[in-house]
Parts: sequence; structure tokens; C-alpha cells
Amino acid sequence: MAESSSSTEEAFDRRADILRIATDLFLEKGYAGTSMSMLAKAVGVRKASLYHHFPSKEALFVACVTDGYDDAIATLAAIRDDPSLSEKERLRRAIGQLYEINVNSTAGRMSPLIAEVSLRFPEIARAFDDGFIAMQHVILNDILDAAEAKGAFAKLDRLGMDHLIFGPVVNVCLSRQMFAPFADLDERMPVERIRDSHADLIARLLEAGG
Amino acid sequence: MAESSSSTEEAFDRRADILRIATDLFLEKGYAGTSMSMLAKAVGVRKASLYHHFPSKEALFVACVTDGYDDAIATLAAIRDDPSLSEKERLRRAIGQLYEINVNSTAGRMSPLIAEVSLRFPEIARAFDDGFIAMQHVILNDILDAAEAKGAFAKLDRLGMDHLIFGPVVNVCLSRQMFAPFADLDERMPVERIRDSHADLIARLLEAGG
DNA sequence: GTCTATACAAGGATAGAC
DNA sequence: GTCTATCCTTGTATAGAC
Repeated sequence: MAESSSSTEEAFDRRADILRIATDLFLEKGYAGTSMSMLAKAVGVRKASLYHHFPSKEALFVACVTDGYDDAIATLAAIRDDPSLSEKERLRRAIGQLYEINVNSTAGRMSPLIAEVSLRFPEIARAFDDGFIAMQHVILNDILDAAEAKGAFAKLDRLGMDHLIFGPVVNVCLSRQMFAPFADLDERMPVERIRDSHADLIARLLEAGG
Repeated sequence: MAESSSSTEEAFDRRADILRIATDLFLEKGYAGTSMSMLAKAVGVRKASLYHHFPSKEALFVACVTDGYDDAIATLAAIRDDPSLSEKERLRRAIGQLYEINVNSTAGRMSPLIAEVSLRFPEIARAFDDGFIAMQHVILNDILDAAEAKGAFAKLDRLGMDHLIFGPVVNVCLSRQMFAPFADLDERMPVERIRDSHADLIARLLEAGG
């Protein structure tokens, strides 16, 4: 703290700067496809300076992955715990938040990247799963459990429901990365329309009394 | 043809050998993470020999990606065109075949890899999409169209249905790659159980009279 | 068709001045 | 905290003998 930032304000954090830009590069070009040289150029410093802030490329990557998915999980938990919502509305908002987390936020868009490096850095994959992926599934399950207990939703096989809820989200995430270079990205993968149609169909399925 | 394979049989194709092993390596380590050196070692030849069969790493990669997804599409088309199937059974088999294609076959497992390189090689991503991804969606749409026309299925929003059918498949594909290093892979992502539960829920949704 | 040898760029990382 | 300079490894790719 108070680590002598020359002025009182505008203590622009070089470390945070690096993290942000590195994350973008990793997402664009993958782990192996991103070099410290190009990162240095993008940040506007010399390569050696990067090693003042992070001991290695791997450590930098870990920081990028770990950084900031706690917030995303918190927003989802808040929806689960909001007593003012009906079960139906709660689920709809949770699904919307899943798209927000996994398609629009940096943390969520990491998934394909983790897949790329999972064999090289199994611990990173494990941490990402425990701290991020699994948490989302647990919260969604809580929501379904509570709604079933109240009789608001039909009781359907939970394994399939889990995949029916998360599958489309992950698909949009991956597809948007695959089609990123194409001009018609938003027409082919219109997040809002997909999200709404997805939520409608899930609601329909759960309402159809068992 | 008849390019002087010393013996009449066992004309073991070095080129095909390279393709197969390269595909495995690309899937495991990604494009940038796979080097011609490690490929040469895996194949059991010297690095320079690889360049006799493929002019560059990129050309080799293109060959890996393009190779053999026509067969996968043909199996799906055959299900669409089989007159002996009921609409319900046709859809169930088609979904099963989607898992077969995208989770168990080499071609389908390429998706995360394409996402990694889509910005570097947009043409490869485009070709993969046109020749593989889009074809699957077209065939599935044909199946739903025909069943709707016969009144066998409820008419539901096609965008959402498309994602409800493909989403879980893609999710299993990506997740199994993410969790590949973990011992409990098959317990966490049991393909057959997911597939069956998925197909059941889709059937339930389409049967619930509109 | 495969080899040895090599060219040449880029990779990650460190030493030490300022 | 950033720089210049440098180390050593690895990368893709080619030349030319066999």
C-alpha cells in the first residue's frame, strides 16, 4: 500500500495494465501464440520490464486467468439469494447472467484457452474449474433444487438439464471466438436473441408439469 | 498412382502417418504449441523429411483440419434420408450421431483448435465452418422441418432449438478437452448418459403439443 | 524419400546500468 | 521501475548429399 505513487491520483498501475493487455492477447492468439515480445510492444515497454512485474510467462498467465472471476460468481449467487424474485424469474435472470459471464466477460471467455493449455498446466485447469466452472453449476443447481422443492418446476433429469442450460452458453462462447474474424458475427451469433429464446424454451420445458 | 510402393501391400503411407500423428498433437497442444521438431520425433523421422510431404506447418495443419470430415457429414445425412425411421427416432439418432461426430471423432474435436487459430488463419476457420459446422446445422434443420410439416413435433423457435441441440454437444466436446488431464473425466462428462438425457429432454420438449 | 548440416528469426529469461 | 545488452534454446525452413 501507498507504494510511492508519485502523485496522489492517476497512480496508473502498470501491473494492471499488463494484465489487461495480456488477457486480450491470450484470448486472441492463445497461450503459445502470445509472446512476451508482442506483449511488451502492445503495452509500450521493453520485454525485460515485464519480468519485473511477473517472474515468468506462466505466472503472468495464471494471474490473467485467476483475475476477476470472483465478481462474476458473486453476481450469480446474488440472483440465487434474491428473495424478491419468483422461481421462474430467478431462473431467467440466472440464464441471462450466464451469458453475461461466459460470453461478454473476460473470465468466461477464457474457457477455450484453458482447454488449450490444460495438458501443459493441469493445475491451472483445475483451479479454473474449481473456482469458476463448478461454482456456476452449483449455483444453478441450487436454483433448480429450490424451485423443484416448491413445486414450481417439473422434476427432470438433472444431468440433462445442466447441459441444456450450460451447453448453449458455452457454444455461443466458443462459436463467437471461432467466427470472430467474420463480418457477420453478430448476425450468426446474436447473443441476446439466443439468450431469450434459450430461456423461453427452458421455461417451457420446466413448466410442462411432470 | 502406383507410385512404386516397394511391395504390393503394406504400402504404408508416410504422409498419412504424419497427418494422423500431427492431428493428435495439434489437438493436445494446440497449433502454436505443436512444433515440427516434436512432430518429427513422434513420427520417427527427421524434421527435414516432414517438409518433403508438406511445404509448411500451415499447409500441414490445413490438411489435418480438412481431412475426413466429409464422412462424418455423410453419416448424418444418411440418418436424415432414411425412410424407415419415425420422426422421433430419426431425431434421437441424429443427436446421437452429433455426439459421435463432435466428441468422439477427430474432425469434430477440432473446434476448439479452430477457435485458437481463427484470427491467424481466417480462411481455415471459414472452410471448417462451411464444410463441417454449417452442414450439420442444415441437416438438423431439415429433420426438424420435415417433422414439423408432418405435425410430429411442436413448432418452436428454431434459433433456440438449434442451440438447445448443438449447445450441449459442443459443451461436452470442449469440457472433455479442458478436463482431459483429470482422472475423473468420464465420471464428470459421461458422454452416453449426457447424450441420452439430452435426447430425452429434447423429445419431451418437442412432444409437448404447441 | 530420408538424411546431415545449417541458416536465420523468435522464443523465454537474466545481468546490470540508470 | 525501466532500460540496453545479451544468453541460450527453440522455432520454421532450406541446401545438398545419399
